[in-house]
Amino acid sequence: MAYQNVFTALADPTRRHIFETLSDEPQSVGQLASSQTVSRPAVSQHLKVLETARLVSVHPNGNRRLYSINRSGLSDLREYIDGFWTDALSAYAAEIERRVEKEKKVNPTK
Amino acid sequence: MAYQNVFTALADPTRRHIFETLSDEPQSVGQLASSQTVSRPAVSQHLKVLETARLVSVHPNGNRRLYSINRSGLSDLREYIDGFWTDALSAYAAEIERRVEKEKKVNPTK
DNA sequence: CACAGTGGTAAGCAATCACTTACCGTAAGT
DNA sequence: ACTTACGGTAAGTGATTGCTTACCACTGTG
Repeated sequence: MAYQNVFTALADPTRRHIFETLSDEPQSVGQLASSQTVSRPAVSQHLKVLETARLVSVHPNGNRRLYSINRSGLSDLREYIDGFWTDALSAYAAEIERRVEKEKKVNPTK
Repeated sequence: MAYQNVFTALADPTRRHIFETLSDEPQSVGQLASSQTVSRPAVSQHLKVLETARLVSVHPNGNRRLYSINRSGLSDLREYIDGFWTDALSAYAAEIERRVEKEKKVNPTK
C-alpha cells in the first residue's frame, strides 16, 4: 500500500542518486552532501522523503545520524509490479527468462 | 536504462489509475476519459508519458486508437529493483526455480 | 462532398516541487 | 561555560507539472 511514496521518492534523480549512494555503504548527511551537487539542507529534505517511503533508515550515533538503505520500500514496489502479471507463474517464468538471457550475455559459450 | 521514465510516469496518481485500468483491458482514449475525473486531453497527455516509459502501447484501429498495457517498462523497473539485492538475490532466484518446477509437476501440459 | 466522431497538440494558469539561505537545537571537545 | 561540528526546519523563490479550453487533423458514414 506504500508503493505510492516509493514512486514519487525515486522519481527524482537527486533522490535516486542519494539512494544508490547509500546502497553502497551507510553515510552521514554531511558525507552525502559532499558527494552531491546540492546543498546539505536539500539532502536532508530528500532523506526525509526517502525515509517516509521506507527506502532508508536512520541510526543516530552520537553527534551524527547515519543513514542506511532500507529494502522495505523496494519490497512494496516489487509486490505492486508483480501484480501486473496475470498468473503468478508467468511472472516467475518471465523472471527466470530474464536471468537466463542475462547469463547468456555474460557467458555466451554456455 | 529506461527506469527513470517509469518512475516519473507512475509517480502520478492519475497516470497510475490509467495504467491500472488498461491492465484490465485495452481501451480507447475516450473510454479512458469517461472513467477518469480529468478531461480527455489530460488523458491524452498522460498516455504520452506512459508510452515513452514503455508502459502502454497504441494500436490504431480505424477511427480510434486502442491503448493497451506494455510490460516492458515494468520489466525495466524490476531489473533496476533487483540490482539492490546482493546475497538475497540468489536465494530469490532459487525460490522462483522451485516454484516453477513445482508448477510443472502439477500442470505438465503448460 | 459534407459532417460527425475521435484524438493529438498549443497556450495559459494555478499548484507543487526542488533548491537556496538563514536560523536553531543538540552533542562532543576544550 | 564556551565553542565547534552536525543536521533538522522555516521561509522564500524559480522551475516544473498537471490541468483546462481552444483549435486542428484524420477517419468513417450519409
